Amino acid sequence: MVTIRDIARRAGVSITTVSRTLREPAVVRPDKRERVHQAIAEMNYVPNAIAQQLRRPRHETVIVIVPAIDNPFFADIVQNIELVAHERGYRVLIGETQSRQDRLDHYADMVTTRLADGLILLGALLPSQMRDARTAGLPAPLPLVFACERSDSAYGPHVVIDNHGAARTAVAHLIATGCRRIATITGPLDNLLCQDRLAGYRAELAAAGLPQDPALVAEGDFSLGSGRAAMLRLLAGADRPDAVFCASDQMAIGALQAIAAAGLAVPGDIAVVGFDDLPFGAFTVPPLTTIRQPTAAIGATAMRMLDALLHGRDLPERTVVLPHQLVVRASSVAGPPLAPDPPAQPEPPDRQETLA
Amino acid sequence: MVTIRDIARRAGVSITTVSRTLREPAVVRPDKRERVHQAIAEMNYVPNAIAQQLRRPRHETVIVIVPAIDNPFFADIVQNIELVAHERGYRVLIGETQSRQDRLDHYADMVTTRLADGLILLGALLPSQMRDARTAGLPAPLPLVFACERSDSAYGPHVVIDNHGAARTAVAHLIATGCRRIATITGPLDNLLCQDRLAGYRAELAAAGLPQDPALVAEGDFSLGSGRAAMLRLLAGADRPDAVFCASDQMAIGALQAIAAAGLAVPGDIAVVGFDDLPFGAFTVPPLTTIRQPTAAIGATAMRMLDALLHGRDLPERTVVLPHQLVVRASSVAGPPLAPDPPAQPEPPDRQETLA
DNA sequence: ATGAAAGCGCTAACAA
DNA sequence: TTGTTAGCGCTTTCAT
Repeated sequence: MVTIRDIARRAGVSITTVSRTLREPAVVRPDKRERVHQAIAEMNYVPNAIAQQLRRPRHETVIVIVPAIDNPFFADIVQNIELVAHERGYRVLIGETQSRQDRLDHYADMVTTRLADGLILLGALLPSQMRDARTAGLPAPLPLVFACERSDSAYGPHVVIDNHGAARTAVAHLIATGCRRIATITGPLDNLLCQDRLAGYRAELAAAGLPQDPALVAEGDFSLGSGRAAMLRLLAGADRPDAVFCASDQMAIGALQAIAAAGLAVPGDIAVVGFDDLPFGAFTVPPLTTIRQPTAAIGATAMRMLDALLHGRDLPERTVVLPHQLVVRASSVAGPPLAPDPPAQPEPPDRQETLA
Repeated sequence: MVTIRDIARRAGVSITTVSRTLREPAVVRPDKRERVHQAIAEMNYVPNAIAQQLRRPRHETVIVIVPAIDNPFFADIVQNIELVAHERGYRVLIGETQSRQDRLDHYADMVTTRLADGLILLGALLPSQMRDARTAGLPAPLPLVFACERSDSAYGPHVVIDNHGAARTAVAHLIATGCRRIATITGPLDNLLCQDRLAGYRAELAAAGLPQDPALVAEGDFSLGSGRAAMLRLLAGADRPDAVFCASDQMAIGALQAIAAAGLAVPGDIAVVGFDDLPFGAFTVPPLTTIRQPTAAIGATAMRMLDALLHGRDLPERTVVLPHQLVVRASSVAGPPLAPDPPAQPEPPDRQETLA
């Protein structure tokens, strides 16, 4: 391995000059600088980043944790995290956990052991060390921010949407189109966010004076297959629903297929509303009405928050709530959807400033 | 920051003993070991991985490069890379490039600068340093393996499928079901893999004695939207196709929607075959006939190859070709698809042994 | 079984 | 502007 010392020898300068040539070239006399560059080229020298890091306080590296890389909902968030991260000189690495504690802990350890600076969690699973520290009453042992999953906010800043409100919006829309027997396919109910959506569904039914029927609630796990299975269960009931609100687009797509397989029409027999606004949702037959999550803003805001955290600018356990949006397509209203999808909402400008 | 020295002082031992307690506990006398552990716990000591790495030859870390994290095709490959990687003690980090050279180079630099050990490329883009080295006639400057995208095999080992043959399989299936005017929606044609699939399509038409019509070839970019747009173009032609072979499931899903929007039936008016076997493909209406790529085997094999490479076991520029599989669903044959999807094919056992 | 000491490759005072 | 030197936190001989 060729080291800085080899270059120094070859160029006939000190190792300091080599180091400076790489770091503050302006300070080095052009002829020496030239010789150093030449030696580097000739010997094919690449500085050892590990050794560099040993002397640096930070790495400008963040890790984004996704529970499952095959869930397309996270993709756009990640891409927007990257946008802001690169803008600010961070490198971003993605880690997939499959919702397993050991995997998450492994990535979290990279931060504690100084291989990376901070974490953005797209998922509610908490690093063990974080949990341990909090139960011991200690301060947060690592900088992290939660994006789009709720958890105890004592653990770190959150950026979320109003899941309760969004569910109400979706159900209100179904009621407005004339549906009266509205079912819901929930996500895993040990998940706070799913509980919120279910509660919103119930609240809106209650507000509209519609009866609650436990037979109209089916639990899924966010996946395509679980959506289909849940819909099949709902269809098997004695009194068929005339609409279904799904807590994810993936489950809604599964439901769409189950309904088609039963020979029923969407939205004629059953209207369907999803949640997330996945790209695929615009391409189902019929296209899917859904709640659009502000993925771009979620990602950008989360990264800004982490940046602030890493610079010691304290975000006092702050929770940012971003606006959602109902996107109406043909799965909930009859007739061809003539208007194109609404544009994504611009980010609230005040956030931009606060966290710039 | 608490260092190994602090622990040594607190425990009344040398730093060597602390280090050994962590690395080879068996060699340390139990009482001292105990004192060290206690000091560690009391002072909340976490070894600095950067400093550790400085003295270690390897990191047991690999980076998987995906062109776009929102392309679900890569998800299963990545998950299987992780499976084998963890089994063998590697940590895996994912980097997204958006097909941009600078981003790829950034991740590749992590290997040259010794922050990671090797790269698995899910995409054909080549690290600049690799290209430079090869044009200069130098050996590969970093350990990498290509998974599922073809490129000049001089750059490193490949694991691929027979794209030409797979396209022929797909088209042969359409011909067998009675289609005669078969269109194709290709991926970006600067991509070798897409050229292979197009060539396979042409070869099979030729073999069947069917005429080639340039009006039946439309180029897309793998995305949902490009599939819809391409299908619209094909439908606008004077003589409508009775089938379309799409070079990705995403484009096939787009095509499905365009066909439905035109008021045509699948497969009655137009049969559709995709490529990849995305989970979503089983959930379209009708479910999508497709070519299943052996994603599990691709991921596992790629990781095994990289592992071999990192252990200096030379894979002499080797190319592994894995088998694909036609999955017939209702988008290409009338009548309900009664049989469930075929199980994924087991990996060819010889590979397992060769690379174990 | 233990510890002293010599680095790993680099950066950053400090001196010149 | 340049070079000398003292570490960064850790692992690993080599004595003891």
